[in-house]
Amino acid sequence: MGEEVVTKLTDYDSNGVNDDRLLWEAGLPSADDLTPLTLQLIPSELAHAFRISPESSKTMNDVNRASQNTFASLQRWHSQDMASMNREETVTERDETDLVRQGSDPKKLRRVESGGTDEAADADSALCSEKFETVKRPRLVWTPQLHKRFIEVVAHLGIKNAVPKTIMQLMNVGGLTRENVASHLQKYRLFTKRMQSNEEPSSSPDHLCTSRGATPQSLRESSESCHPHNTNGHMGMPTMMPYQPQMMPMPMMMGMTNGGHVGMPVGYAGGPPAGFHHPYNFGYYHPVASHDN
DNA sequence: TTGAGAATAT
DNA sequence: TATATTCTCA
Repeated sequence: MGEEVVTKLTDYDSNGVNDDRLLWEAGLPSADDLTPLTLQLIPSELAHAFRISPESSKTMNDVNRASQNTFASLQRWHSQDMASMNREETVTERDETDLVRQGSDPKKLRRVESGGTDEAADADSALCSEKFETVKRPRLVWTPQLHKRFIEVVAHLGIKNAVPKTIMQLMNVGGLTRENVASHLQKYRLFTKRMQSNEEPSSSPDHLCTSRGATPQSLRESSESCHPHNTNGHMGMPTMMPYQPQMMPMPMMMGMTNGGHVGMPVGYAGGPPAGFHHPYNFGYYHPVASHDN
């Protein structure tokens, strides 16, 4: 879903307006199917009855002019947007063209946003400065795919080595910042801590590895100890695999059983806990309840 | 100086 | 509640 949008936007960037129009017009009703704009929609009697001030009838010139205005404003909007994006890329000096979002290094961005006296910032055009101050970076949404990737990398590294920078590098997702990962990792740790506190003290590592209630402890043990097929401490997960997070309709995600988890660490034999399968269950997964029942 | 992690803000 | 930002400390 998201990928589709990105693809279209990319096409939009590279193909120019003419192709855009093809894109925009695809699937739209033909001119014959539409009521001509030159036609007055409300009969004068009706307009009079409802005290609607009659609109002056439109000529083809009016219609064309309106159409051109619309295109012009769209193009203006588009070029401003592109300028803004280019500006961010320049400032961050990072290749984030394959973004999940238009992210950037928060520290560098902050410096400019706070109206710093940096020479480069001063040299910017008023338009760029204004745009840059007002445009707020969209927040990253941790899609199930992205989170799955995160979980895979954390599991791969083991909790000891799972630090934001390393996770970010192994996830290999364009535009993902260390801050994004750190924030998510923080949430993840809180989640795992909560799970641990709910966990029965007598739980053995084996239990942790095989049961549906696999806990973060199994991740702590990391890939080395818990993976039956794992002889070298690796989980067979391709590292540094270029990853394009994709939005997936939730019903599809819900229908995803273990078989649907390509690349899920083998340590999750029997399937990762519900909270890992459907990650945005950080707040909904209750391991104790699942054990009891 | 940098990065991790916690605390706090949005 | 999710994510971003800021702060502290190693």
